Amino acid sequence: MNPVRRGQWQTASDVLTQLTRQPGITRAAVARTLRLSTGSATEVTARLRDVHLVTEVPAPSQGRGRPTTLLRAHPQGPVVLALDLRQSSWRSAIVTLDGSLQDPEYRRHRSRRPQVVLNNLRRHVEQARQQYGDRLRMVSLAVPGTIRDNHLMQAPTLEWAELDLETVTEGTGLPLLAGNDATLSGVAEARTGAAAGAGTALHLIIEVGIGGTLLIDGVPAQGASGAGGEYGHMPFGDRSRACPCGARGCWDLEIDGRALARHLKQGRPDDPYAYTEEVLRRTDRNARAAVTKVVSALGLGIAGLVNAHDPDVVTIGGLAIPLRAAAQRTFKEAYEGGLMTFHRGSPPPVLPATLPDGPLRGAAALALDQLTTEPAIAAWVAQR
Amino acid sequence: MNPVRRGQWQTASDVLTQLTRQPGITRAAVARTLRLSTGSATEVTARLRDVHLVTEVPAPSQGRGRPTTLLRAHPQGPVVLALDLRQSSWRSAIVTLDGSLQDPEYRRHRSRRPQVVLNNLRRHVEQARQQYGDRLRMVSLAVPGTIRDNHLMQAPTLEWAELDLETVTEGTGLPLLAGNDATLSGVAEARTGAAAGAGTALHLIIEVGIGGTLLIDGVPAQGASGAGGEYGHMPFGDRSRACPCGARGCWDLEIDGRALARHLKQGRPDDPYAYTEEVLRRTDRNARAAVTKVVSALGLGIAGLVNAHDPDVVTIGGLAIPLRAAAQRTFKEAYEGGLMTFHRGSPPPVLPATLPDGPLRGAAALALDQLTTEPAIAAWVAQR
DNA sequence: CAGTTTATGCTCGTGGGACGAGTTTAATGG
DNA sequence: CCATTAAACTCGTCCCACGAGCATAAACTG
Repeated sequence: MNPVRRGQWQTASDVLTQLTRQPGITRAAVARTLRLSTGSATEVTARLRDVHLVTEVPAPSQGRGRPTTLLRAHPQGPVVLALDLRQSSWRSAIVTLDGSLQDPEYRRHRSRRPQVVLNNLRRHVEQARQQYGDRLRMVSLAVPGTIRDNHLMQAPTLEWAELDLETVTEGTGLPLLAGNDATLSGVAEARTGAAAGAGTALHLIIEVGIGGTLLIDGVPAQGASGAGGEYGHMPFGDRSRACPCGARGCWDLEIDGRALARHLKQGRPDDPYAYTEEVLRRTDRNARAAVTKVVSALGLGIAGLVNAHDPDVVTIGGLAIPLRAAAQRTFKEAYEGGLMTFHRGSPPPVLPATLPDGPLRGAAALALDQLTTEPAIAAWVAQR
Repeated sequence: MNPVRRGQWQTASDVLTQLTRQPGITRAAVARTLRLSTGSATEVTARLRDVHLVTEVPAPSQGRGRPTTLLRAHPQGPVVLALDLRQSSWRSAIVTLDGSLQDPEYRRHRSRRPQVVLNNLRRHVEQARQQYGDRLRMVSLAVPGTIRDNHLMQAPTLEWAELDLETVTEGTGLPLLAGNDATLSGVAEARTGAAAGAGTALHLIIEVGIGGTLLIDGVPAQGASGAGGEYGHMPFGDRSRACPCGARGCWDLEIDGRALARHLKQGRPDDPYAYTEEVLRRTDRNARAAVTKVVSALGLGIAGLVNAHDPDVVTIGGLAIPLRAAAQRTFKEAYEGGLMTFHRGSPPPVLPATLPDGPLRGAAALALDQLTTEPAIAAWVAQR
């Protein structure tokens, strides 16, 4: 916690940030984008090598001139454990400074009880701690629910009550970074996916209900306590309908399997996700009409959010992709009809998300953001 | 455009940023908050003095110890011209690096024709240019309408069509920063007003329709082209109603004088702002009922936005203040009823905005942000 | 009122990092 | 094999942040 000498690792931090954002970037390319003189590039890479933060491997030569090198994470460098908790399974990977995922693991839950699942995760953290020692700097966890200061507030798909997630790292002294899965998949899309390069991006994903996030320069607007992005609980819907969240008229209730079931005059489905897929496979008129209504609500809501946030691009994930595909014209009409006139000339494109392991990659990205700050580098150097 | 030497004016930039954010701050306080050693503080202030960026005046002593000095903008230092265009008048002020407003001007429009008004503004810019010469670095303009890349897209209160605002600085070579008035008043509130210190703040202001902005660490989420914050055009309302913006069911139509008139079965009022004030003065049952409906729509919408953004605090301005005051219980019920359950324990406070000249101050603040960046300081120094 | 206490400002030596000019290196191409 | 090209390395220089020690200007104290 000593005050870091101002500017001490400034350029080093910039270089590492480049590395995490563009894995496999060459040393010469880094120097160009950061406008570093060749002397500075030599010096900063040497320093980063000395403290085990990067290594260099020869890059395939590209035409004339002395070949440059690829920057890679150092084999003894810091790592992050990224975890992605899902309804019936969890994933993990070790992430290095060049953004590559190693030791990927995939496990199905044997029991879905919170304590059992969290204990499994904790054991996994401890194991990584054993294996990587002080190289392991942080644990980043994606959860399908509302997160507030590392507490899970509500998780409709998991059906868990409020829960402190820090038990996952308890005893290890490792910092935990818990985040909503939709938010984190948005981070991944904004950094390396369909919204790469966008200054302002809006990401929305339908599974049960709708989640998402607003991203500004790749940074999610997480709000005061990390619960930002609950777009499903804006009152775009029918005010007479109560939402399990406690409010009324939530958008959530208009765009997923529960809405389809209602339109088809059926009870609440046990698994709204699977139910939606089922309805999407049907070709009868009733099913089509129900899908049309849902897609219309989706398009209108997105338009409202575009009016409010003026994003460069919107990315959609989960069931939103097949839903839109099933009623493209309806979507286009609802979306463009809901936009303010001046947006209609060139409305922000609504692109399908491209990264299947978005939450894991997003969790990794936010953790790497921490690791590449000046103070974190200084701490790493001081410890060695 | 030359690459600035990395770290060259880093600390100087930090000091100036402190100064703009806390006008009247002392040199010792700056050193403490930035964790500068006294040696560095001496050095950096000396340098800033040398290049005519700050001066020091003796501070009133506060107890024991050698008295410190107040940092002030240098009398030969850079300035910004802040302009606030309103429906029937405009204001201006010259803003210095310590955030103080000088030479305030207030003029009523003689004609409200766009070309006449813009010409007046341009003459004012030219005059300031004459008076301040190279000291004048930038013009910042607040406008009551939707802004996109320094173009005015729509302005319901002014009743102007699309318009290029850069004519205001044309010929002077001065950079222009045009922004929505509601956005800019939000900036002012988040920096020095009711939302000071909030990490995430939501600002909403009702005049005709509702405008606002989401602020993260005092920076407004302005979107891809600067049109962010049009919360009035989210579909919180009755989808059967068309909005002049081109969409349907806009919140805008539920919370201002137009809504009151509709509830009172009257035609669209010529001046919805004045009409609202009129209805607020009435004490009859019909008027009260109309106000109640509007306040309810306001509270519900704010709740939805709180669900989505999880702000630390919400600030409301314009007619939202007397409207809420006229039906406090209704507001509270609608607001809290619209929140997700977990927010209800300690819902974000909804505070009245405190700065009457918010747009002007916000415009000033954003311009000063530019002026206190390292490249801008380097450019200033290079020019002298 | 003189000495003490306290917070702050100033001086100066030290060290690190960024830069740029000049040089070297490792590839391609004729 | 030599010219060309892009990149890396070397080294002197400059600038800035820092900290230790000293100086200064107020309030407190007896």
